[in-house]
Amino acid sequence: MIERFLAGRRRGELLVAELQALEDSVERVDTLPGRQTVVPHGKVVDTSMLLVDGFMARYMDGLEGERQLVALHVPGDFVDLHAFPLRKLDHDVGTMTPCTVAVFKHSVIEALIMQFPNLGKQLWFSTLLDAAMHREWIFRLGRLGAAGRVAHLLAETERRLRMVGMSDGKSFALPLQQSDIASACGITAVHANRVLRDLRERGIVQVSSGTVKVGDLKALHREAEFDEQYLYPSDGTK
Amino acid sequence: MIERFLAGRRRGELLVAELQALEDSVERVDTLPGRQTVVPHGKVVDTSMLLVDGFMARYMDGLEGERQLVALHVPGDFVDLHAFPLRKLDHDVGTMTPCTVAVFKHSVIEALIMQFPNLGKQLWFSTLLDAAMHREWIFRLGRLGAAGRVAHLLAETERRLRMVGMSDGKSFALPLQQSDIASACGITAVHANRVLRDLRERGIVQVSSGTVKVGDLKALHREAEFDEQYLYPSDGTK
DNA sequence: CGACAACTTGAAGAACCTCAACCCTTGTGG
DNA sequence: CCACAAGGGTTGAGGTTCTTCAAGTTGTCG
Repeated sequence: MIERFLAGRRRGELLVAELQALEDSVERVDTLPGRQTVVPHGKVVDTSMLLVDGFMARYMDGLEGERQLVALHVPGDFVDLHAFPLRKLDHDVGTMTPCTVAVFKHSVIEALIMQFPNLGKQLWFSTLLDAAMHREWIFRLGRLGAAGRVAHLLAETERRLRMVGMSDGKSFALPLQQSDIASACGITAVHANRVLRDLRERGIVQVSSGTVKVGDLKALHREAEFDEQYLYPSDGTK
Repeated sequence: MIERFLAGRRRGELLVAELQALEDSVERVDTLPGRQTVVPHGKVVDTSMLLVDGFMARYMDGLEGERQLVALHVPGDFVDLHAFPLRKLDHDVGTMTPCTVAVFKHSVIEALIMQFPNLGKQLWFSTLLDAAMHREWIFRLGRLGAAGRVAHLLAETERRLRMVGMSDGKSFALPLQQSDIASACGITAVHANRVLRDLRERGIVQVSSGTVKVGDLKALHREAEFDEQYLYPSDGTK
């Protein structure tokens, strides 16, 4: 069940024994309904979740309720691992679709790390990868126009799903509404709609009813100023 | 020299022995000229730097050279600690002013962590705090207008400088040009200028020649939708 | 004093938002 | 099987925010 644990997130090797120990440490497996907040910000938590199936997101709301997504999570991601050292979150975590998650108690993770220092390093890696994605989002929001932002979100998501075998580069499932895409890109839902129409008419991507069909991946990357090396460099870090 | 190490970043206690061990592990102390890139993205590095004095920043450049700051660093910050596990950076690190940095070899950090597991956890904490700031920047760029973004940057910086004794809440040194503020806020330098004038005319903050005079901190926080609890919650995590 | 960089201001246009309508699909109850 | 309600998607018109371009002004350092 956790086979693909960190599949898109590993750096260096994870020993069979370590993976097994992790699997044995699962406190319980939960099924969560879609579209609801699972961990509210500020709440002290003593568990963290590995997303096994479904899509989740992390977000912050402004004073008038305008929502900004700060991360999108795909299967294989640890959703709130940083809550382990920090104990409480500065943002909300919620489901976009019905989800299956493996729950780990922080006390058990602590013991695991003592026993397998390398595993602790892998977990740290995972949070650093999240930080790298955060930086890419900052760049996206700060320097790209609406079309570039949407293209970037799609390109990044395609890349990550490909790492866990959920995209073949031609099409993939993305169960987000246009208003979710807008929330991630810092634009309004109306404008997201216009941008998506534009990308469709230009033959770059076709986004509809939870499915993304990629017409021209190169053009998508160009539109997004997306670097192929980002997240998964082919050399050096192994 | 490293007394204020992690002063604004600590969670839990750092033992005297641990702090001493860290101090003893400094490979060398460098003085860097202002306004230059110190670590270019993609370069494999085997050291990390603790900023002792001066201001540094991390940034990414777009295709046409438009720069987006992704983080601003103040004394006490580890500037590129995440390069320790990742080995190379996805962005550039540079100085805003002449700086003094303490340099640590990754191999030495590795040994340190083995000897003092708690120190490893503290270092992990530090990178998680960076990630929390990244998220705040995402929110800032995604959901605030130009005035709110600038106000947020100033509020956040004031908060962080206060933690290391470099601000009294009334005024503080911020050796940034208007174009730097613009780079951090995803706006043009021209617009940054207009926004600063507006904030000045409304008596909120006065930014000039490297100094920020805070006229009305409450109003600044309101403008920025800034949460006082952010970064340094007063309960729970200690 | 002269040169250069940062800062400042104005005017025109592009990008995005707001508001308001309408369409289309899906599910539900009669 | 149809009627209708509800939510998401789509489109238009007009306004606001921010950018771009261009021209000063100020400040600093040789």
